[in-house]
Amino acid sequence: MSTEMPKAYEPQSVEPRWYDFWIQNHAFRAEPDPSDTRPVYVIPMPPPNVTGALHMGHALMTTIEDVLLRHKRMQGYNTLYQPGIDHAGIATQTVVERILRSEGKSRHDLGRKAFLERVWQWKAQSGGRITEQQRVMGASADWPRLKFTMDADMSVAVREAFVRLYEEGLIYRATRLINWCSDCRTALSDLEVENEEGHAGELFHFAYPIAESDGGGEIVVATTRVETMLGDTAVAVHPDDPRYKHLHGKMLKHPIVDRMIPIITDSILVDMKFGTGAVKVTPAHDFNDFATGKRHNLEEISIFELDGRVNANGGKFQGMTVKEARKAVKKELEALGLVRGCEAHALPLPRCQRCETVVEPMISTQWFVRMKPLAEPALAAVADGRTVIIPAEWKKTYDHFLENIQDWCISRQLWWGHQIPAWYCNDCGEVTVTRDPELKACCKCGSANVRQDDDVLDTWFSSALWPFSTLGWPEPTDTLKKFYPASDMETGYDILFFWVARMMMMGLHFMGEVPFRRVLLHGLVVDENGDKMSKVKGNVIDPLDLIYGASFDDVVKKALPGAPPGDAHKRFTKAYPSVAQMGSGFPAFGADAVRMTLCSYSPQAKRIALAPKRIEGYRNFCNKIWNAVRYSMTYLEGVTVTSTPPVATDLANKWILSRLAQAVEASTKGIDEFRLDDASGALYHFFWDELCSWYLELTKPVFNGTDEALKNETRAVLAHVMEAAVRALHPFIPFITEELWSRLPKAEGLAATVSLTTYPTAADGRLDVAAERDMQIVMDAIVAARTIRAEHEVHPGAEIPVVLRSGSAEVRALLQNQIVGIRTLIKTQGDPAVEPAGAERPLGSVMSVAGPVEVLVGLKGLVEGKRELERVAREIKKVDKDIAVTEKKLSSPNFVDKAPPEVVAETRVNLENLKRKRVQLDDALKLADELG
RNA sequence: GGGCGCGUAACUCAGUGGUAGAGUGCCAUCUUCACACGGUGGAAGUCGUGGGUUCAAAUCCCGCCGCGCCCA
Repeated sequence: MSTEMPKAYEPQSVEPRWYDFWIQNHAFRAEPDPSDTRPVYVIPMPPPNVTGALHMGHALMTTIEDVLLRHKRMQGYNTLYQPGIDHAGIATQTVVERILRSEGKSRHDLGRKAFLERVWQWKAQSGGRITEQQRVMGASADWPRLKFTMDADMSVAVREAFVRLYEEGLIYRATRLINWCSDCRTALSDLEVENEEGHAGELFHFAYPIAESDGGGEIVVATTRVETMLGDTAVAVHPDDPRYKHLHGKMLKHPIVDRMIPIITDSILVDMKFGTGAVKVTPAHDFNDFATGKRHNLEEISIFELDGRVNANGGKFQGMTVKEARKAVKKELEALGLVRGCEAHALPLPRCQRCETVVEPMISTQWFVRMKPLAEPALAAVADGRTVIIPAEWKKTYDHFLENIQDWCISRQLWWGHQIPAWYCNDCGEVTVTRDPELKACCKCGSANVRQDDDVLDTWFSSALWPFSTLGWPEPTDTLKKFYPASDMETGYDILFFWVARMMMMGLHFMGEVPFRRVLLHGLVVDENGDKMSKVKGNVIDPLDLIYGASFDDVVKKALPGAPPGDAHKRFTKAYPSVAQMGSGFPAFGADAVRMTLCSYSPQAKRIALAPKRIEGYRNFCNKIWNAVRYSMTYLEGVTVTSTPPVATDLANKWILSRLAQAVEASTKGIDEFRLDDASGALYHFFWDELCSWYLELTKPVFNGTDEALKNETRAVLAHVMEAAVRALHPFIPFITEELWSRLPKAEGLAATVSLTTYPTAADGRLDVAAERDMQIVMDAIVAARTIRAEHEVHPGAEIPVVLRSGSAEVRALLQNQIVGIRTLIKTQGDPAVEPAGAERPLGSVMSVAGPVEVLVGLKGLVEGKRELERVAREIKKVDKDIAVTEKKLSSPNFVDKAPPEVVAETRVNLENLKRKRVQLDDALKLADELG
């Protein structure tokens, strides 16, 4: 490895080098050996979809989880980051079917067996590429443990879970109204249906003729779905509605199909104020109507085929799509003279989460999981704190979901997935549910003439078992014993129901213990305007483009495929106003910069509005670290570093060690509390604003000076602090820190990689309150002098005469002691004189007040007095305002009597300081006058 | 209809009772021997709005306006 460090940090020449190094050093390996006594820390990775490519959501998840893992690993935990891939039933089947279609074939042409072979073949070629991309992000997963939810051992777990739940009566088969996607041709669970709010529909009014035998006449109903009237089996009115009291129990003649239907009264279904107050009831195609039908023993007449077209029950409308049927039925009613009006009406439209097809409620025989008995323990586990949800506000949502949970429809009419382990006997009709992947004989009559249920299980069924199926369950393996339950489950809040709640239920049921101690939920990555990233909006950013760099031409080509480049550009810059300042493309920011950026957002924000400009800021931070080490290295030749901080006598050295202690404590606290923004922010601030801006600047006069003892002490402290800071940053930015750590001097006998060394603690620094206070005085004095320089536009190279005054002998001693640093950082003409307060001020200087120090800067001849008068006047205005506010507060008896004494005392001290400053500012005003 | 949340500097966001913070952007200035992916300094906010509680409210409570999400 070259020891030369380029002037600017180049992530592309550093990052690719380290991943293999970590793998070679087995840095990410979890140890299942029972004799290993280390505490355990486990995060099961939410398995990405096998069809997917890395998007910002994955980048966020991978980053957060990896920071948590690396931190705990460095703290000495036996860590397991369990990686995986999800088989994504519908999505994957759709992808492969699309390929077949391009070959002019359908899955039915191939048959089930050949089709599944084809899916596996596709998976081997192009599935799961995302794990490679997660490595680019730095994910420290134990890759040899990678699980795919369709792996053979996962199937064993799925069958075991299914059979047990069936035997316990928690899985059953029933004919129910379910959500049907006619495009995917499968049943869906409630969660897979997304309601489009406020869809512009219409409320259509038409009349049902009353049977002649019941007196004739008509009753007008209002509906948003006219076509379903073909399946109507009643009309309902509210029992208390005076308009319809005389019609209770009367029969209606269905105007299109040959059927008599009753008028029923139902106070649950009917809202008197809505529409006409009379509601058509279609039990086979509406959930509310279905329930009504059950209450009144109504016939359920299904009018649709599984492909969404009208069936034979629809008479002459048979074969029409929903849309066609709606039009035709309206026309027919028109012809019959039964139309009674139509008004615009916004309604929610249920759509398939996958393909956005409008979902149709259909009567169908499916497998269900009885959820209530499973939900109760899951509720209790969070209620009593066995599992903690962070941020805590999600607990309510979790509770609400589980308290109102419906049975879970788990069968899917797909080929790709875990086939339901239920067999039907063709001879006696018995259902056999078995762990045996190949049932030989019916459990009742022994016939070999059996066939397996065609359907597969909801993908989320296998995902629900993830925290233990990946560890060997149902076998009681060492791995399972060691790594269950997991420590943290970290994922997006959008799958709290889909996944987290179901894992809680299954984990408690099968393992008798919660699947994880904490649930950490992060927000959704959205564009700068807060809009969800989508191909339709053209605002998708590929994390790899941020890492490797990409021209905007290429970026927008991906964001809005197939669109004219101009349009795509326009949309993209609208979504990300900050890219207007970024030239012609993203530079290679590197994975570290992307990670650090993602960590800088508060996890409790529901939306993480990604601003590319912000990534640039963290790329710059990486460059800053790089150069800070580059600078330090020139002074660190031959320095011996030990695990304990060196003894420091010099103020700056004591100060930086104290700041280090605080920074690493803040970092650890932030990570532990899932506040990575606080943690990363504390280190960012420490490294840039304290270590670089002050400490490194203060080392310059030392290293250029002649005090060898001080040089040695400073070298030792610099080496120590740099090394510790790099370690502290490693979980956030693993690549650059590994590179720099490999170059820095460090203690003997450490692991080869920083990822296996210890995370710094407060003991790596040394808390020193006095040093912090003293340093603050020095820094304030320096800033005051610099402000004067800058305000008067004194050339940065010019040396100016400065006098420092203080009424405190202690402060004077401090200033005298730090005079070299002060001289260098202010750039004074010789050493500033340190004098007691009250002496006569030299003619032609200006004064600034910095706490206990008066800073006098000789500017005669360099500036105009007018300018200084303005500056001082501004300060006076500010101080006067503060004094007024403070005095008013203190003059209020309410405040003095009722506020806590320490607050009152503090306010009094504050006022005294302000008044003293005011007097000094008057002096400053006089001095400014002398400048002429 | 029910629930959750948001509205703080030009932008993106922190900040749960004691006279407002960060990053980016902006202004001025400087290529000073780690870094112009930089240094130094500066300007910038009636904390959506109207009430209430409190000695004290961005912060707690209520109403209103605007926005988002989830559930039905």
